[in-house]
Amino acid sequence: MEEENGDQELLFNTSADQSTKKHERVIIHIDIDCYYAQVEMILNPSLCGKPLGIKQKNLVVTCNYEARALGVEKLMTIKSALEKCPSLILANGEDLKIYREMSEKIYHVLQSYSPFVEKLGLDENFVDVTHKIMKLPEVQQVVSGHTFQDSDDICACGCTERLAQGSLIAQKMRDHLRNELGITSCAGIAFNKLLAKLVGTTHKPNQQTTLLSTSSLSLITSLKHPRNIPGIGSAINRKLEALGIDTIEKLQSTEIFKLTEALGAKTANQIQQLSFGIDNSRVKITDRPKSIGAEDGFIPIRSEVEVRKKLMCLLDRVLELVEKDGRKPNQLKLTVRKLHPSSHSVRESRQTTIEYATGTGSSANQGPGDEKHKIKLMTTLMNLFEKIIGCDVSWQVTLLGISFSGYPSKNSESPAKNSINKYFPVKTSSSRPDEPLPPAKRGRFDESVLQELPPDIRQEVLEDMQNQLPSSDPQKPTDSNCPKGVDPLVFRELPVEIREELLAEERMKKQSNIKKSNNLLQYFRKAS
DNA sequence: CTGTGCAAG
DNA sequence: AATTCTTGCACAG
Repeated sequence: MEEENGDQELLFNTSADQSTKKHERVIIHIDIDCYYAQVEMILNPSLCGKPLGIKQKNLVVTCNYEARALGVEKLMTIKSALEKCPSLILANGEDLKIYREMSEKIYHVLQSYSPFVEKLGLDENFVDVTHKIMKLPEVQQVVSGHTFQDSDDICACGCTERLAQGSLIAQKMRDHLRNELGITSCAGIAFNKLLAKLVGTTHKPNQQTTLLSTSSLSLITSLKHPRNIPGIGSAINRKLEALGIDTIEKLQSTEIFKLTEALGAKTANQIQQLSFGIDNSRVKITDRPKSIGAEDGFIPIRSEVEVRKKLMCLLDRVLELVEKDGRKPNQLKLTVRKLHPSSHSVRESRQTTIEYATGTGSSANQGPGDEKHKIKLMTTLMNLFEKIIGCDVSWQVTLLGISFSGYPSKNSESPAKNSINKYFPVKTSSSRPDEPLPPAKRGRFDESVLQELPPDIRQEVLEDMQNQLPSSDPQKPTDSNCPKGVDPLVFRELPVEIREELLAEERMKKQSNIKKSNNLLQYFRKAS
């Protein structure tokens, strides 16, 4: 990395590169190939090699690669999918059970490589493997799989070697998933979550790609449109379009106050950071679900008897999930989608506190059908329904959803104060404090895994799990990196995203005077 | 704490 | 853009 164009090199260092901070982490993003279709094919191998679509209602929500080759696309209607591909085989994917089960197995495998695993949907996981990286003495740094836009540059911070090692770990993970579960997947390896996810999609299916830090801006701008950045959805995109922002470069160079005006400070700063490939968010260990629910959409219904029938059916499905989970929720929420007289629909929900009485409640009864309990819940649900419908006499409902939440939080009272059990929600079975009943499926977390960790990492995991609520900034800037000319006391009080923006600006100022100094820093300057 | 909106797959 | 069936988080009242 010598010669030509030092200026450009410096420019690159200003943004995603974070030259001062370095790229200390190694993040792997694992994405299972055409997930629902793969699960169906594993469970029914006779489907292999044939075009397969997974349907929900009148949509093909996903399909295997054979079907894609014949023109089938995600979220196509059944009708047009069959027109395109008359030989398409369809499997009903409205019940997510089998997909959930495989997802848990995948999580379990990944967890054996690192405690820092974060689920994103049923088929994606982020794994932080920074702590597994060894200081190998001058060993050759061979990247397993693809490297995004091969370049010979080697970053001075040492991330090239670390990422190469990360790619070896990713390869092992994918081999493991393939051998144990028959699952093929893609992996992206990079120094933050955003880039890991993005780079993994550059070679599909069943391949992996590593991003070296020198190529991060190139990767992000290759997306072309801001909507393709994870974190920018339809709503934000609409507002960006209203500002005439329709490329990554425009998003990068838009004055921050314009974004703030349209989106609020937090979102504005975050998405501008993302547009440079900057993402300091941590891999957040996936805890047990905070809510468990089910919903069903249908052609408009108009009578309470029909609503009651639908809700009964939904309730049975949800209770099965809740009981498998083992915890007792104390909140129940009903969601209704109403068809408005203008032909577009609106969702509304009502929530209430409940007494959840079934489950492990000591009676030998146990079946997923405690009738009295269910009737009580049904009554509650119909009351919530009435609240939503109100006095509207000509309502039409096209969706009903039930969701249970309000599970005991982590720091609630716990029996063993010195045990790691402390960190796992304990079933508050008031009748029997301790009992070898169903040993209660622990978080997702094997204690055994935890105990095999080196002490410092174990400590980190425990802290990480406690940090969940008290928003501990991922990389809280300290007074020591307070920008020049800014009162450290003021700086310390600023919201994290403002601080980060200030720091980003400072980096820019330091290393480039091509772009005129941004506006934010000067507002926090001490009068001089 | 409740309800809505936005994001993700 | 929203369609499916979820889940989690941020925000306002």
